Amino acid sequence: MLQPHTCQRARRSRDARFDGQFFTAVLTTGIYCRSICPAPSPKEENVRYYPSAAQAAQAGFRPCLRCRPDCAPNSAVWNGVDTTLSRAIALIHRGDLQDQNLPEFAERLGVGDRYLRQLFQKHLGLSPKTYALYQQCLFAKQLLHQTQLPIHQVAVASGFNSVRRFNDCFQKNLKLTPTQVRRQTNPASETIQLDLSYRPPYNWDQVQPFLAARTIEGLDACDANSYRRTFQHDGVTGSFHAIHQPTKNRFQVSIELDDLQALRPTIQRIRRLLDLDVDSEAVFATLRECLPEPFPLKQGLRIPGQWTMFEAGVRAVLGQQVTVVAAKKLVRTLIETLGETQGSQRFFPTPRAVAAADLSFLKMPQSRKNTLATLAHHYLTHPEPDQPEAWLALKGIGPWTVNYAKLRGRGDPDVFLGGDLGVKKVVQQHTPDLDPNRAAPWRSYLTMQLWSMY
DNA sequence: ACGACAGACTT
DNA sequence: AAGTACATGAAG
Repeated sequence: MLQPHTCQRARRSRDARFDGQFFTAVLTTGIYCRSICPAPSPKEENVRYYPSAAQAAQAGFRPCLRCRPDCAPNSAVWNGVDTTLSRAIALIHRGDLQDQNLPEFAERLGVGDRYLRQLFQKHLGLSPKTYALYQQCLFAKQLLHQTQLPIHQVAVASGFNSVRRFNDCFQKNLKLTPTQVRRQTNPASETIQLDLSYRPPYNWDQVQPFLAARTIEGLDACDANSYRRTFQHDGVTGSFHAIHQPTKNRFQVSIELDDLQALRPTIQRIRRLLDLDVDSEAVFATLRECLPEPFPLKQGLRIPGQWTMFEAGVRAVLGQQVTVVAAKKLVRTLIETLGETQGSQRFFPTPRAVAAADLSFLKMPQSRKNTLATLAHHYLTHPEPDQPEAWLALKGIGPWTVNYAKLRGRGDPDVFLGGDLGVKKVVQQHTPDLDPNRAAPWRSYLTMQLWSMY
């Protein structure tokens, strides 16, 4: 946690660089704000500082309606914190603690439930469950603001099983009832519309061509200022369309989904696919140390992702030893042959479909077809198939494939693809004595910087 | 490792 | 007058 006098100066100057790093609670109003809040700064003796919005809420304050501290980017606080804790937080943001109890949840992280509790208490000052509920309320608040969904549906989509509990919890966390938060000004529409904001800068000019070069007709599409794609995963089918609004530092996203319960994890995946949660400025500063001045570092670089780990793995295998264009052709054939179709929409094939298929239609070496089949089979037989480290045991899958999948499928921030041909060439040409370890824990962004020069 | 208790959850 | 939507107390 920052020192109080640092917080004081940061909030007086409304310095955007501190946004999200701490929250200012005002005793006289019972409201907590971001450091950038446009409201007149309160007297120092009336404020308390908290490292996270959740803690300010827990102490009885409600989020400010002007600066919306509940919307501040949520990644800054946990940088450098223990990996178990950050993994737990990421899972909670995905909504995994909603339908699992704590012991089960802790087991997935490989620790006991008591220890997990202790970790949360020490770093966040709240229990995992309390934290999860707070996140559910924030999510509900966004839905109330930006959609027309009736309260009951909002409750379900936010992971509550009874409206009674929802109302109660919402009131406790935000000091307002759901209807008080609802704005009546929204136009009615069948699709869910949400704004997903990010911490600037966001280099759309890097992300856009990267995505556009890999689009498959029917599955996804990318134009000058938007990206759309279909998805099918965990029995949920849907699609989204994200329009970039650079002046507002956000994407306007419309989502179609056949099961509202999946809304939270879906949004989480969209955020990851567009890499909305990283603190680009912090990354840039670290990379600058590793690649000093004459090197043309780009601001706001992101890691464009894929929908699932399976898709990332499949694309990595199909991309072995071939160009982006050739890989795209293979992916297209795979989708056209094995993917489900709904009207003009196409879906990425499931592990089951790939495992069951005769892959002779793919124009690539037999050994690679076998690898693809093995990967799909791994998905059908293994309880936690999304752990790419375990893929190394599969024939034909080496470090490059695993790292590529980690980078694009999981959005892992610290993967250096040193073995990649493109990366190698750029390093050789521009910065032969590069030490990638100096870019930790942002080596994935180093990889993207190098790729963007290729 | 374990019991007590708070609070999460349902009706 | 009946029905819908939301909020909330009580109890286990």
